[in-house]
Amino acid sequence: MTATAVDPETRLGEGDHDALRLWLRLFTCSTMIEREIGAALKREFGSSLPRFDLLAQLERNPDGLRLGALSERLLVTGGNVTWLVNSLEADGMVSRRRAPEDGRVWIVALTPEGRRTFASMARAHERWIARLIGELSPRDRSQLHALLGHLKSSIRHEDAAR
Amino acid sequence: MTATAVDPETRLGEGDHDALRLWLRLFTCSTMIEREIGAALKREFGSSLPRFDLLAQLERNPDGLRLGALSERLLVTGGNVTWLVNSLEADGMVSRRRAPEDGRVWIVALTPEGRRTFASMARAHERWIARLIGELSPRDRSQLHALLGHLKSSIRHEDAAR
DNA sequence: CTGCATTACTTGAAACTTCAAGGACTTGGA
DNA sequence: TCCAAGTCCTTGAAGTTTCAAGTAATGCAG
Repeated sequence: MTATAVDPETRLGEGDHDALRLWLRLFTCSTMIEREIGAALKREFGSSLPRFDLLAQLERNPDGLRLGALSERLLVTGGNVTWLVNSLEADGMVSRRRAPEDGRVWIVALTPEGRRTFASMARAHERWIARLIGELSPRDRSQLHALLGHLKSSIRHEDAAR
Repeated sequence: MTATAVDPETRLGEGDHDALRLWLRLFTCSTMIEREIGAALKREFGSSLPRFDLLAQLERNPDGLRLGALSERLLVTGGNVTWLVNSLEADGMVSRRRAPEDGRVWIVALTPEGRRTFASMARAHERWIARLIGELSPRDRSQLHALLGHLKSSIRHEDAAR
């Protein structure tokens, strides 16, 4: 198990630029939470964060999604989505059907069991996160949320400008 | 390649708690940057973010670090560190030596070539990040940095209280 | 000292991910 | 109609990461 006695945000030195320090801190926070949630998801549900994310997408889209749409939203490659969906399908969490209008595409949707399982995971997930973020004041939370919104749109624009 | 036309932060629905939405946004931002930087690092240097992070640790610690310390700081398992170090050693970036005071531990340090390579990667890294974060005002940046500091300490405390 | 619990690292298998190439289907223009 | 190009997904190989079990060295209780 990875101990946490040392602050992992020691990836670069003092003299570095603000932008870099900001990114490092962001990365550290994200990784720390990912590891906690991932471990909890595995411990309590035998699942994982990528699987949870995929189910969450489908929960939001009751009519199902095509694999390509999942790939976009989850920020992973198409091959990975195929693999994840196969695995979730084998577990009875999701089902595939052909799109009537286009013979190339598959539509994936939650099964009733998938919906039940996801609901239970989502409740637990929410508890875990609330605990991890617990010390942040509501004001800090909403500020952070807003600022990350700015950051996201900055990244998005830069992305498109490539 | 993963397209970006759709906002990936569509992982859960409207009714969810603030904490969850905050986490999702954080995760999305972090993943987007990770993918950009990882792709650039691979394209320009044939390297990767985990390798870069490991080198960065060593740059900050000229006397070298034990594998366990790297595992703590990088937030990855010991097995992974062994693997990364083997790979970087094969590339001539780092070198191992036994700790004189304890026959179980290895000390890893940058080679001169590793130091040179890292310096070049760090400069590029900084440019890329500056570009991605470019639209954020200095004020937003420093606020974000501070708030992420709060978040980090919240996670850390909760972690210890486990 | 001796033995046992602990610590540091490694290893092999399995989980997960990307990448590049390939197959099926659709679309649009000749 | 037919073909060429493009889109959607799958596949196989290679890369990366975790996990659990294993090896070697340490240190402490007896």
